[in-house]
Amino acid sequence: MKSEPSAFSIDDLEKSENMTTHWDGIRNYQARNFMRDDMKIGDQVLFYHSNCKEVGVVGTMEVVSESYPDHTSWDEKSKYYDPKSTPDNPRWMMVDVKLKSRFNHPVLLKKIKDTSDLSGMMLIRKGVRLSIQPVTSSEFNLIVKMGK
DNA sequence: GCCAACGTTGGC
DNA sequence: GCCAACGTTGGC
Repeated sequence: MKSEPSAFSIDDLEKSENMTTHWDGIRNYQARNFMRDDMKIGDQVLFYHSNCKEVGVVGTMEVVSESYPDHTSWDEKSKYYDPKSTPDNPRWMMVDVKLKSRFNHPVLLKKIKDTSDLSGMMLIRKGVRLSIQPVTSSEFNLIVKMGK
């Protein structure tokens, strides 16, 4: 799961109540579908910092809820407001995630690109800018190892 | 249903 | 801040 640290960083997550947050603001159908259809309680997640000085994976999280409607979508004051989404007919979904670990050092995008065992990751496929992407368990485990 | 125009993402 | 590569919108 990607986030711009200027908007929400792993520091922010650590400071959140119970080190848990609801992952709101996803406004891309494919990303939403991954949360809605594929993410299950207990799933392990990589936390990725995008669009910043040190781009890369900075820690891990765990999914702690099923998906449910993203209420910011019908909050007119939210920057994620979408007039086409209503409580009766929600268009956007989110899950809750809890911080599990912080890496000693970020696994930088550059390093990921240089690691042949990670060459299949969607993250580095040309043109892919999905903020939520599936990761295989071997990719997950290797990145965790690289972050230690 | 096409596609131009526009808005967004995200690495650099 | 630039800009390529996307996704979405909306007129027709």
